[in-house]
Amino acid sequence: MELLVIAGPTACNKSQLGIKLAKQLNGEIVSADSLQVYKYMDIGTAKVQDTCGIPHHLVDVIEPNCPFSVAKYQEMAVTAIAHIHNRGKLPILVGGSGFYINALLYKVGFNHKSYNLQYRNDLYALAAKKGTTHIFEILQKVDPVYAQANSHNTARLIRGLEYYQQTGTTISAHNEIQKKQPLAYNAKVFLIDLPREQLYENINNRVDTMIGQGLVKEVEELLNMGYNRNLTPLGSIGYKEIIAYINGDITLEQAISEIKQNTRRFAKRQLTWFRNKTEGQWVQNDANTILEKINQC
RNA sequence: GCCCAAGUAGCUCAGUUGGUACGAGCAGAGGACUGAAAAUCCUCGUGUCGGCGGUUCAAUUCCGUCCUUGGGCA
Repeated sequence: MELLVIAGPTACNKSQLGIKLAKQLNGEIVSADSLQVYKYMDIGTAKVQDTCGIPHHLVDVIEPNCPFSVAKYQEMAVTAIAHIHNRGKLPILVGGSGFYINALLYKVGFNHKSYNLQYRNDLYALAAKKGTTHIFEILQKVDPVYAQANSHNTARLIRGLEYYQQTGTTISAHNEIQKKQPLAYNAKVFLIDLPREQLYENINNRVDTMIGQGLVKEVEELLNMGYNRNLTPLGSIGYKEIIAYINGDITLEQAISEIKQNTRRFAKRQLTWFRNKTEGQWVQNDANTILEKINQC
């Protein structure tokens, strides 16, 4: 086994499990979390406070205003894993960002030519002016498959156009190929499952804890540093609602209940992803069960 | 105790001038996703129309009664 993967929805206590396993297996943690990569965003992203001496990689690696992407994550994670191997230790990938996990596990190919932030932003401006339908019609002419599948999804339509403009080929064709990639590592993948009711209770409690730990203050500090709501990370769950509260748009109570609800919905989307896109064994959050299953194979 | 109003989908409520609800919003569920993913987008609503009687060919809709809830008078 070259890689152990612990994936699951938010608030299923993956982080603690990862640390336990790392201690048992002489491992180091590689985070698979699209927001814990950002500095200064600690409470709202539920970073582990006490790492118990276990190295954690890909946490706190970039500034909140730095553009990030799956492709960058993939590169950094591949490197981190190689370094851990060199140290003779086991990399343990822990996180809930399904897209990131799959990009790494299946070594999804990202065509670097296909990326053009400037062009993308131009298209967003165009969409704002002429509407999503307009973008749809343009893409329909070059990549009808992708256009149809995402007819109301502005972000995807734009990405489809960006891809075509940059490479001269369609993103739908590219995706077909990338979907069929084999596992890139000799990995054991465990997906954490827990009853929906329990999951939702964990989420609700965790949000209350975050507030108690000073989430509002954390957001205020980010704003004071000059970061704003338009940055991707500050538009994420927990941050956007608190910003709305700070701006006086909603009460703190409303913000809290919206964070809870948005997090519950997010967890549901994560489960959908893992269920349908990530191959692995579903297990309860229990280190011993996982250790047994590892030894069985 | 009396008077008034309300009891319809998990919640808040539409609606049927009597012919077995085009129900809506919210909540919730399922799905998509391949360089912004904690983002972005798609799909999904039959429920003893409070209980029991009566009138009627037919009642959730009319009448009676009972129960529950809210408000008012004593």
